[in-house]
Amino acid sequence: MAIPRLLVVDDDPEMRSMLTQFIRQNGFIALPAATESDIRKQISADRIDLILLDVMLGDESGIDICQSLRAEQDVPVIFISALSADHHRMKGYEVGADDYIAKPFNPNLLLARVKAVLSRAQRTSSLAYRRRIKTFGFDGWIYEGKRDEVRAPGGYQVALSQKETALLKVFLANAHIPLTREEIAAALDVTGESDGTEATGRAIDVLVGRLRTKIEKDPKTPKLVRTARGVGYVFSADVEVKED
Amino acid sequence: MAIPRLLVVDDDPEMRSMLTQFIRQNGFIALPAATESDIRKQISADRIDLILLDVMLGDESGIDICQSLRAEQDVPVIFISALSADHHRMKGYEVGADDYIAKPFNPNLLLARVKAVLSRAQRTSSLAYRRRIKTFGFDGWIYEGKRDEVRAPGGYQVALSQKETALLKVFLANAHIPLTREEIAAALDVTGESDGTEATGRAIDVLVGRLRTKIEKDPKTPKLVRTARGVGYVFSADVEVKED
DNA sequence: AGAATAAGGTAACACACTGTAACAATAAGC
DNA sequence: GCTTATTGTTACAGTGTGTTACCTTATTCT
Repeated sequence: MAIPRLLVVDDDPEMRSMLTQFIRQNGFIALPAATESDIRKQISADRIDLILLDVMLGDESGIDICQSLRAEQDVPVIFISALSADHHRMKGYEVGADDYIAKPFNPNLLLARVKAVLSRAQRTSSLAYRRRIKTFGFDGWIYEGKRDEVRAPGGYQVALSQKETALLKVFLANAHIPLTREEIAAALDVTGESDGTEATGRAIDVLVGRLRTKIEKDPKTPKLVRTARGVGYVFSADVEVKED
Repeated sequence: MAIPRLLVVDDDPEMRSMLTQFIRQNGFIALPAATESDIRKQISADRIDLILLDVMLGDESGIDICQSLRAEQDVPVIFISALSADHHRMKGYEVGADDYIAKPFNPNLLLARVKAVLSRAQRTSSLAYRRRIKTFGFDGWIYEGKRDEVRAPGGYQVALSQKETALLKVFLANAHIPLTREEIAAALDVTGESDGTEATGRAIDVLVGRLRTKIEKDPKTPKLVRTARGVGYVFSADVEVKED
C-alpha cells in the first residue's frame, strides 16, 4: 500500500483541523470531512484506508453512518467520542467499529490504534464482523445473526457462550484468512481505554479449544478451525453469506 | 461534535455556579444563564447540546420558557426542580422535558441522565423521543402505553408490576442497545433521593429476572432480554413502534 | 533417526459475574 | 387490625473466562 489515506470526520472545525494536522505530522494522508455526504464524496473519489469518525456529528449520527457505510464497503472505522459512557455500546457487533477511543484522547494512543487497524486491514477484511446482522452457513451449520443462535447440521441449537459466539463470528467474517492471536484478541474486545498491547497469554488458545469442542465433529482433528502453526488460526470451511 | 455544550439555567447564583462547576469537572462545557434572555443570547451565539433548566426561575416559569423554546428549536431539556411532588407532571410530555430530576439531587444521577440524553440525541431527535409514541410491538407481544398494558402473543394480558413495566419501557425505547445497570437505574429512579451509584446493589438484576419470568417463553435461555456479560443487558428483539 | 526445542491442546483451578430463592421492609387493600 | 403485593437485599449456586501447568505434537538440529 502506498501512504495510507485517512478520512477525518468531525463537524467541529477546530477538532477536525487539529486531527488532520496530527495525522499528517505522522506520515499519513488526512482528508477532512464534516458530513455524511462529504464522506461519500471522498470515498467515491479515491481510495480510503481508514475512517476516524466522531460518534456525535450534531444532527447526524456517526453510528448510523458507519452502519450504512458498512453495508456497502469494508472500510475500517475508528470511533471517537466525548461520552465515555458510549464505550460499552461499541462492543456490540451491530455498531461495526474496529476500535474506539475516548475524547480527549492521548495522541500516541490514537496513533497506535490507527497503525494497528491499518496493519491488520492489509491482510484481513475488516475484523469488525461486517455489519448488519447476517446469517452465515458453513459445512451444514447455520449461524443466525439476528437471534445470535448457532444451529448444528441436524437443526438443533447449540449453546455457545458470548465469547465463543463472538469468536465464531470473527472466523466467519474472515474465512480462509489466517488470523494471529493478537488480531483475534483485538477483534473480541474493542479495547477501549486500556493500551493496545496486552499479552493475554493463552486465552485465545483456550477459547478456540472450547469452540472446537462445540462445533467440530472430532475436536482432535479439526476441520473447521485449523491451526496455523507459528501464526494463529484459520477458518477453513467455505462460508455462505445469506442476507436476512 | 466536539465537547458537548450544556446550558445551566438557574436564577440562584450559588446553585448555578455549583452546577456549572460540577458539569465542567465531568468533561463538558457549561455555560451559565439566569434568565430567558440569557438563554436566547447563548443559543443564538453558539451551539447548545442540552439545557439544564430550573423549573422555578423566580418570576419566570421554566416550563413556559421551555415551551417557547420548543416552538423554535429542538434542544433537549432536563428539568431541575425542588418540588419532587410534580415530577409526574414533568415526565408528562406536555411540558416537553427529555428528563427530570428533583433537587436536591445526587450528582451521579444527574450525570447519568445528562449522558443518557446526549447519547440518545445522537440516534433519535429529541422531538421524536418526546412525541407520544405509546404502543410498541415485539415478537408477537404488544405493549400499549396508553393503558400501560402488556399483552402476550395470544392476546392475553399479562400483569406486570410498576417497575417491571418501567423496565420494559426502557428496553423497548433502547432496543438492540446494550444498557449498563447504572443507565437502567438512572432511567428507572424517578426519585432523585439518596444514593444513585452502586449502593443499589443487585436490584436491577433481580428486576430483570422477574421481568424475564413474565415475558420470556423459557426464562432460562432468554431471547428478549439478553445479558451482556460485564456490561449489562440488551433487548435483542426488533421493536415496532406504533403511534397512538 | 533420535534428541532437543518450540508451539499448541487441554484439564484443572481461580475468580468474577450473573441468576435466583428466601427474607425483610414497605405500601396497598380489605 | 390482617393479608397481600411490590421492591430491594442478602446469600448462595451456577456459569463464563483467563491462567497455569503439564502433556502432546511438530519442527529443527546434530
